[in-house]
Amino acid sequence: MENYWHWLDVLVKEAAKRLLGCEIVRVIDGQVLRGRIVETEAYDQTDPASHTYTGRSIRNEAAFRSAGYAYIYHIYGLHNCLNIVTGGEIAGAAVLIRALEPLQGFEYMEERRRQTGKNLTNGPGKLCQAFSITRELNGHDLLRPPLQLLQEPALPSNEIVVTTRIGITKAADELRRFYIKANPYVSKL
DNA sequence: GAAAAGATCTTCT
DNA sequence: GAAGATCTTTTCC
Repeated sequence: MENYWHWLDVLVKEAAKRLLGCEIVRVIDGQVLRGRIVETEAYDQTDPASHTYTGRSIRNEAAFRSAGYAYIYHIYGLHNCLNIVTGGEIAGAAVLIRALEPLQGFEYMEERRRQTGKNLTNGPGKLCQAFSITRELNGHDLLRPPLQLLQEPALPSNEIVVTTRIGITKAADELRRFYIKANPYVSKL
């Protein structure tokens, strides 16, 4: 079992890197929104900062679903955050999507955000608002509309920057945040 | 431009 | 009853 936790941890970090450059496609009100993932963070059950650290609960149930599902939670009373589940069934692991580079549907995003430019999607709460991602989609299978994840070729490692995570107090010195080098949509460079 | 404060509510103790 | 994987606005340099 010790070995199992080790590899769960290795794999979620690997998935967080691998998700950089992949596309999120959202269909809403007859419109298609697209964005490219530029910043991620890895969380799993071995990690004190993770919602799954203390095991299953009502809130984190979706994080224990099959890999490739969405785990969406509500934070600070007014924001939602999107995760891609990577563990599956017996262990909770997920990658937080912290920032997107908008590709399509700018007008819709500007209207929802009441902001323009990089402020559309350069933060986990911001991108959920821009893409109308709410907890109705918690536990959604990301192979299907109205919210899909499209795989893209892996980025070369010299394009990826690794740092500590944002906004946490536990395990704050662990290198579990990944972003695309010099991308203006990264939440905090 | 940085720092501080306020908004606002679900989940878990 | 408190904490929290955040964002906006205001207030100061």
